[in-house]
Amino acid sequence: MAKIIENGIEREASCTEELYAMRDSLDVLGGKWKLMIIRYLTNRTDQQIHFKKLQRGITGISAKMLSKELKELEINLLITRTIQDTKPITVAYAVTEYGKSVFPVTETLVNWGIIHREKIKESMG
Amino acid sequence: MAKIIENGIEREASCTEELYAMRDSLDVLGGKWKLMIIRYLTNRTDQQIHFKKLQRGITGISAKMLSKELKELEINLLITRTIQDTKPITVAYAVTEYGKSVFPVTETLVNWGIIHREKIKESMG
DNA sequence: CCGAATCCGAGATGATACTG
DNA sequence: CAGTATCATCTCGGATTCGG
Repeated sequence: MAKIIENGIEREASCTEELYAMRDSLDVLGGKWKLMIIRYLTNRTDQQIHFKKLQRGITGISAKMLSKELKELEINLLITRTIQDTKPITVAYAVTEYGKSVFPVTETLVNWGIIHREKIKESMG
Repeated sequence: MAKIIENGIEREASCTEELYAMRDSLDVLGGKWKLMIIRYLTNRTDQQIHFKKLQRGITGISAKMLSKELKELEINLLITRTIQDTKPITVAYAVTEYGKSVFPVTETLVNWGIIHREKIKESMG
């Protein structure tokens, strides 16, 4: 299914390679919050997103977790952090072009969540 | 982007609804192992997959975690667990039709992991 | 041999208060 | 406003043990 390009030649990934690739992804994107944060920012590339706005938009996240997750996303070049010269100082976050490459992942998760809710609903009667 | 069907009418999900849907997905599929297990089983629907085989196939998982994760996946109807009348008794696992609906999620993660590895490699020089 | 149950430390997560 | 500090709690996951 998945393709790997090696020395300019495209070939199919083996099952084991697929699992390693998933492990790589989950190391960077896994956990409770990172994909939510990326999705939130990706849906709002036209706006300035400050720390407080993010925290209000992502239900349930604490300031500590948000701060930690943003730091890790920045290290992995998925988001940018811009300190703005206002009073009081504000900080704006945005997805990078590379961060936008995560969109398909979040999209399949959103779609599956919708399907799953339907399924639960109908099994409830 | 994502669509919701409500009372037979299709409409776009709001950003907030999208995040709720992702939260639903991550509640069921999140964590370090569940998506790996589903991918492994989905790639091998033609075989009997026993507990030990799963544990050997998924690098790094302990028996305890595997047992726990399988139980949760079974509760959510994503996999089946079949006790086989052998000596000694063995247990075979398989994805359900519903479990196969998770395939697009694992596929995007596999693909992103491959992209990410390329990116790391090139940034290393 | 398959898997469950128990114990335990380490790390993840959370609630609240606090600083520049 | 943007985070940090502190303390409490929950979960992860390894080692070991137990039963079928």
